[in-house]
Amino acid sequence: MEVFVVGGSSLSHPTTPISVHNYSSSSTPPLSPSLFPNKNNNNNNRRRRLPSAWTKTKSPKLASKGGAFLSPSRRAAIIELQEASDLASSLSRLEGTIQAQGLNIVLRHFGELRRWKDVIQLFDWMQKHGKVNVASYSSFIKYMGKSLNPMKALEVYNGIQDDSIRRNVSVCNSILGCMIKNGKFESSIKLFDQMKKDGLTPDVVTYSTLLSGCIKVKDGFSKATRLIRELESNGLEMDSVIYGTVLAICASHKLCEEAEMYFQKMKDRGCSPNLFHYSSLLNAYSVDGNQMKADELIEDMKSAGLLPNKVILTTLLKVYVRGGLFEKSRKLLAELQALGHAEDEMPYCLLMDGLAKEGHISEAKAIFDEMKAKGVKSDGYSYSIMISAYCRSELLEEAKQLAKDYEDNYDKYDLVMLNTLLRAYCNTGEMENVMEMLKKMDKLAISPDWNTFHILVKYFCKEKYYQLAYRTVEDMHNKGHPLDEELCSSLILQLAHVGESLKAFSVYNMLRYSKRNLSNSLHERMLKILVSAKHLKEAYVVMKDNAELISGSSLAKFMMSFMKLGNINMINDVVKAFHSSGHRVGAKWVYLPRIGRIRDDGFSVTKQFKVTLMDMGDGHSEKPESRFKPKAGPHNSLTFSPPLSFWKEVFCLAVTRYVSLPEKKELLLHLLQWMSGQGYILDSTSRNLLLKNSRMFGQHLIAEAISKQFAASKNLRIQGTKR
DNA sequence: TTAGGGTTAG
Repeated sequence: MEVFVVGGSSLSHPTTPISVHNYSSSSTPPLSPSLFPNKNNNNNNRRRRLPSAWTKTKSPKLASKGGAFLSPSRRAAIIELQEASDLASSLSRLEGTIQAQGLNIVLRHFGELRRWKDVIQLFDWMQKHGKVNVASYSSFIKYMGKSLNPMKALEVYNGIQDDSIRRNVSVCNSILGCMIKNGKFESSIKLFDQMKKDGLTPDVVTYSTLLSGCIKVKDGFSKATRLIRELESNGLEMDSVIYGTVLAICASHKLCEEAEMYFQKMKDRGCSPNLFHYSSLLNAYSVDGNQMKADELIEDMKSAGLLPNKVILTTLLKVYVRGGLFEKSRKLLAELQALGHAEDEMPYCLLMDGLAKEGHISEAKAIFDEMKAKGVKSDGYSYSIMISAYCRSELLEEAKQLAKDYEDNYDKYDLVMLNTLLRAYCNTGEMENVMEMLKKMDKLAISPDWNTFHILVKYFCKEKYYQLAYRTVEDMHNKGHPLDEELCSSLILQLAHVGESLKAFSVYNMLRYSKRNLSNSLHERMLKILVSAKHLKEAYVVMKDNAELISGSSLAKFMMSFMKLGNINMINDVVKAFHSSGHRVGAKWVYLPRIGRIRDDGFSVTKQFKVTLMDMGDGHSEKPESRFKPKAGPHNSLTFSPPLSFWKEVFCLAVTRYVSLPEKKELLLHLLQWMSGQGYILDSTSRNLLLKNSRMFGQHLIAEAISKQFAASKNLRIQGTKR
């Protein structure tokens, strides 16, 4: 199919190297510059006491700053390097003039200007010429973290030979921060443990760095608690920065009470909260839309002399929206507009999303239109919210129209936007547009994520492109995304329905691999599919691993089919596996026995009584199936093995197969021997069949095997009656 | 003399 080529190539786009790109690709569009430009107004204990000249200018021309302590020739060298059009030749010309200290100034200059190539080139040169010190390492590693190049940072860190540099606290903090910025929290914790073993003495900055990684990780709060405990046991104290981070951790993990607790603790310790601390706590209140507490907090903030700024008011809007207070929200939005704080789409997005999620979709659209009419520029968020809202409400045409509108007017795509558009086009069955989105993803080197795959598989299933759906699931699995059970179960059924049972089995296996707790019924469904498609070898695998989760009747059908049609070389294995699975679990073989009927059985039944030999005597009046009963519930404790008549039939079929293939004599004798060992004996029909054909197998051997069976059964019977 | 932070949207 034509489609396949495009979709296939798109999705099998080579994965980008570990971690580095994966994080960058999921990043949101660039945000507006800091809303708190005058950071130094925070009266909290700033770590660095920089000369006032350093803090005033944020000019990249650092030569003027560090240059105060440098000789004129070195100052000139720094300026020349900063402005060099050919860095390499300037470096070789100035080699004798400039040392590590001056070069570090140039390195930081390039770093602040995000001239990553120059940073790397300069640092390489510095290393080659032995002009590096601790400061060079920590700055360089920091910038590699900022440029999303943690691999380079690690390469340099691992290459440090001098132990005193390797365990220098700045260098360590730098590499830990670099890894955390790039989403490698777990690895950074491991590295931190190793560093401590190697002699690092962590300081407040180390803990603050590690704590910042807890904001976005699962279970971040308990990880943070551990770090704080360690910090305190090392005699260190939490500072304003650390409180800010911890409050953000509480908010991102929806832990409102914990946030309040830390906020109070901070005040009690004489540390006055700044706007960041207030906004984190406010954000925690937005979790359950606690408007009362939010309003109180704003008052508290005002009386502490802090004016609510744009972010605080926007966060307050979030509290109102989450609390379902839409009228109050509208008023606050008007206030934001009046203050000039509604020039980007964020407050509109908050309100729209809240309205849409409460089902007020046309009111959400009205906000969207108002925003557009006001000429507020969009980074795609508002479109994404509206398109998703339409999709959720099954207003598919509207979703598609808005998607097209976005595409016609914007040329900005990230993964979320692409997924949103993809979903809109998939829902309306716009194949051309779907393919267009996939091409775009390819072109922009944006790797598909779980959502992308999920949208596509669902779409392909709906359109009955089962092969494509299958290939996409395979791709998804190979890229390490967990599979969705519901979607895969339906694909399994559909594949089976179009005669692709082996592909269905493959999906089943991928699903089993990626998901621990599958619903019990899936195994049975898979077994049924494979049995009816006569893929008995595969069915055997399903049976062997999941016998306890499959109903007796399905197992029985499988066994009968295998005995009749399965690979003759595997018959004994299947019988044994079935026997031992009954032994092992038997949980689904619920049988309400009439004890008088059953004498000995070979399986453990309950703790109260145990029977040891089954009587294969003829004359069972019940049909095999009638004695398989579904599990009645946890209190119906008589879990049981298959009834005797079932085994009778199994052995009869097995013997019939062997009789038809005398060259499998060894296997037949092996089965008979095994049966004796387990206390199973043949019924009269099978016995007669065997005796009739015993010539082919060697009369002597058959007679011997049958008499052994009798002997075994007698012994066991005697034991049974003694008990 | 180099290392840390926290607030709002899909």
